[in-house]
Amino acid sequence: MARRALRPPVKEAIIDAAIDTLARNSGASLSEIAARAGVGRASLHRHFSSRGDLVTAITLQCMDEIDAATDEAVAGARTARERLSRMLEAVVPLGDRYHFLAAEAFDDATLRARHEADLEWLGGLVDELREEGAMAPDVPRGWAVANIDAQVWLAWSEVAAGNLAPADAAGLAFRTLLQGLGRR
Amino acid sequence: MARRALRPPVKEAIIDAAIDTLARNSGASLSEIAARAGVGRASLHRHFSSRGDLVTAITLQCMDEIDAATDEAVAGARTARERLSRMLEAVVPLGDRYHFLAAEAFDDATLRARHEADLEWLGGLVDELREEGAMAPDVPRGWAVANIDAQVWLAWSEVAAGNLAPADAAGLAFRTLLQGLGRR
DNA sequence: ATTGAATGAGACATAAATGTCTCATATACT
DNA sequence: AGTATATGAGACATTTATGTCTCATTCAAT
Repeated sequence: MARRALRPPVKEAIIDAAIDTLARNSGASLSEIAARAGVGRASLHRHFSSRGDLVTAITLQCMDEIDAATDEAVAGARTARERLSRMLEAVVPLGDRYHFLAAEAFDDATLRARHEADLEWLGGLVDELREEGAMAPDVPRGWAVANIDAQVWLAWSEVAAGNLAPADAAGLAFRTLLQGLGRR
Repeated sequence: MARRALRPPVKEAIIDAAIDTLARNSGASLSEIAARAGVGRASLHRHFSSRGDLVTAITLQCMDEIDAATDEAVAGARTARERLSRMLEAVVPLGDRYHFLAAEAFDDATLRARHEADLEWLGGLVDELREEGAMAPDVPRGWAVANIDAQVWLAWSEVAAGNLAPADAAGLAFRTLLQGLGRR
């Protein structure tokens, strides 16, 4: 039988608060984060020995959530083109929570490796898009990967800035990726 | 007759050092910047009363240089398409010096206004591209502007990461902007 | 040579964030 | 009820960056 968590799950509350706070100000202090979590600063240090520990933890958490959302969205897709579309639809809306990742340096080796793995997944998608004829073979693979990544962040940024309707963002990114801004 | 500057132009040296240093680490201390400029920390404060002053100054300087490079590159172009291409060729290589701008928040009102003006210039370019038929009219203007901006930074980043030959970067960005990554 | 301005080195005070520690209290488990 | 654990509040020392100040020195102009 599962043990009921009567005590609030402090560690997760801190992680959530850290994600929220750092998304708005990547230089926010631990006091701010603890306050937003409704937790004493000392308790924060009980769960994360240092600021670096906390940042590493929330980065991993974000990567997990993004990967999970991607996996679920992509599950039933039959073409790579459809996988790209669904991935964008799933990930772009997560931007408000994870946009702070764009500013992180990945000083931790584990994080760097994980990020590499995520980029490699995108690389595989690019390979499939090429095989399907949906992507030009003369465009460098790394360039395509970097562009997909960039469109995700850009689409969310424009939504956050109020320049773009949330419902349009992912579709626009998809169209821009495959066809650019030119006339069809 | 112009007065010869026998004394080294300290202020400019500080600005250059600040640009170089902050490009690599946006949180670098004033000590680091002063040291790189070959100048005492006290002298730095003689020219820039606070860190914010310095950041504002170098941001303006960068904007000036980028605008100057753009104006010169675009001068003889006859079509908007050609202006876009030349702008990219001129600005992308400047990334190693000005990439830190991407992380700045433009807390200063003057800087915000200036940035707005630069985006408006891009907006005008987008309008012209539409009139020429080089850009689809159903793509939101703001989205097009944001994409041009993003491609500049992305192209330079890929060059800096060693994933892209400097000579290819601007052309690839141009092609991606107008045609995307798809087959033609 | 003299004068005045700018500089370098460094002391100094201040502020803020961080990490550690203690102690009283609240909560969950037995 | 009794016990062990986790927490909140806050004190504390440490570190780091910042901004100000002084003073001797260097350099340019006269």
